[in-house]
Amino acid sequence: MAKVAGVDLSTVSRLLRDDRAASYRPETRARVLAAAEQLGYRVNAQARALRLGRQDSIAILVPDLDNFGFTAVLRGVQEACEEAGVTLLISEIGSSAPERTDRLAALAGRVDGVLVAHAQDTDTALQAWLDDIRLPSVFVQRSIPGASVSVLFDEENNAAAMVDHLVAMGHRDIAHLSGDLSTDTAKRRKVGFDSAMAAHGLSIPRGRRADGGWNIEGGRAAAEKLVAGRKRPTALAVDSLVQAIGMLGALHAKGLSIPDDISVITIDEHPLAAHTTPPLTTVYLDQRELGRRAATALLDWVDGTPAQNLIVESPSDIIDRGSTAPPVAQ
Amino acid sequence: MAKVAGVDLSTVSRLLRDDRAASYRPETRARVLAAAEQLGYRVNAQARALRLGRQDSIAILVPDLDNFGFTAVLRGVQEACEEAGVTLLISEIGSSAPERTDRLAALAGRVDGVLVAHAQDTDTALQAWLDDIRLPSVFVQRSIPGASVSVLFDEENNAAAMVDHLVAMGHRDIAHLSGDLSTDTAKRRKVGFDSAMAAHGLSIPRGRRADGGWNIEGGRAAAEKLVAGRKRPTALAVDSLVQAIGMLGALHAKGLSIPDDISVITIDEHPLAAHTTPPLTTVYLDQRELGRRAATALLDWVDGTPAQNLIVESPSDIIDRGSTAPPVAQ
DNA sequence: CTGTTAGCGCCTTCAT
DNA sequence: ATGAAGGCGCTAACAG
Repeated sequence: MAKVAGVDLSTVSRLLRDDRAASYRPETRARVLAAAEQLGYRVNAQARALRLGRQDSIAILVPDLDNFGFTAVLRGVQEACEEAGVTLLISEIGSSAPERTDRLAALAGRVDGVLVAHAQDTDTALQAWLDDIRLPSVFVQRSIPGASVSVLFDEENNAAAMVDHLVAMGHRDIAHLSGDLSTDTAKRRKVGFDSAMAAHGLSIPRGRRADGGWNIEGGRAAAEKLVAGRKRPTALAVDSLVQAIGMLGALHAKGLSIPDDISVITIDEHPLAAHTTPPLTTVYLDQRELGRRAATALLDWVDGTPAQNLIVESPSDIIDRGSTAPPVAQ
Repeated sequence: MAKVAGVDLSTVSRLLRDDRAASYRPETRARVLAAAEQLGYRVNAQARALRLGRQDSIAILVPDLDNFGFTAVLRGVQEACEEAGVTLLISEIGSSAPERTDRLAALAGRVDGVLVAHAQDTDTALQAWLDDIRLPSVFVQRSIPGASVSVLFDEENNAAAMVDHLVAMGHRDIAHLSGDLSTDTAKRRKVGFDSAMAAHGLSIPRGRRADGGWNIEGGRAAAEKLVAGRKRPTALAVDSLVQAIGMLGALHAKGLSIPDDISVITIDEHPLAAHTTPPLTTVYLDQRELGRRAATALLDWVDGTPAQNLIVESPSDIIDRGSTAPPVAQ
């Protein structure tokens, strides 16, 4: 490359990087540019990273790609990275421990920091690994004990918004189909649900809560449990859209019509919510903004500014698509 | 590291890489291992890549992460990479041209090859870029003119399977809700649909096909169009699950009941198909295997064996979940 | 069995 | 305005 242009390689390096402190003879510039064009030259990212000690890239660990509850966060992260000129690598976190460790190790050398979008409290291996690599890491919409930094929603608020909406419609017997209670997100929503119920003077009898594990099948099984008794709740608050899909399957299979027989509300995580049968009334969540903020926090950290824990304000507005209605006597 | 262990760095390198051709004094091995443990040492992937001229990593370009029609392929790719000890980087391909070019350029330096899981025929920029970087690239379940290598299903077969099933049930007036007809996948399915209809002696009157663009909204709009006329088709064959979601929304909004008023069948792309209302009868697709094969082909190519175009056999079995029934007179 | 050496491609002083 | 030289961390000959 340098040879073709007939200049020193350091000149090429400076020129191509558009080094502001330097200036060049028009002829030199032209020669270098022409040579680069002709050779289809592009800098070697590895060599650059080695020299600079910086990758200009971050990774985000996601639970599994089947799970579409997370895509809006990814969009926000992607945008923030784009704007910062940083490459985003998305990686499934993997379920088995050894598989996970290997994958993480391979990733660690390729990025300047990592966003974690999934973790159970019990996931000590992940925590250990993060401690070990000493790479900046930020947890997104989920956290674990001892987590470095996390960027979260006010999940208590979000759960409370479901309760408030249902109570305003006249419901008093409300069941909670929660997310995986070994995750802090679900725990915080549980607290929010309970407090909101209490604030309305309502109790939560036994059998009115089931853990739906953040996935379709879990949502289905939990819903079946919740409506199995003689006296059904008049409404269901579901922690995530993915689980709500399973819930819908269960209710339809049981011949229940929504919202006539039972009202349902969930948290908004995907455009899909507008296209289920029936479309779902949801609590709006600005996941995209959450993703942006988390990515920005991580990127700042990489640049030297330590990140802070952050709660992203989200309006908790209700998007009413008609899956809730006042209760009818059974 | 080498200093702490009191040995030469080349010894460390060999030993840690578990070089089979070499053997070591027990004491040396112990010292190196201890030092590595103590220091939390891990090899610098960049330096390694620079030295070896190999990244041990490939990328897959996906359309957008909202789209869950593709996750099973990813799973297969991920598995194959895992087995080969290669890191998989997933990246959204990006919609705007400049954004896309930048992202691709950044990616190019970090991988040994790239899998492409989305492309429209009109996407000449992508093609140009692929030609430009001279990196092994394999198209997955989709191809474009001039594509290097592609790993595909027999899509004509898949579309024909939908027709055959519907005709076997007694349908003769079948509409085709196709995928984005600027993609070769949709084109091939269209051919398969038409041939199968012809083979059954059936024609496809005007108004019995609509392009649903591979997304929910497109599926919805296309379905509305297809059932708008005075005389509805008795069955709908839908090219993808994502579109089928939109289709369900449209049919329900129109008050049509499935399969009583109209039968629907689609191609199986996600566990979601079992949980829609009603659950969808589908043509089984082994996307996971497709992903494995594509990844394997790419990895072989990276290792020097040029890849070949490949059609992955898929049984085209029908998974009957009850969304089709014999037609009733309107 | 282990040390020495060269060089992967790049960026950054330091000269000129 | 541009060239010269060192070194980022690693691996692969080649010595010994």
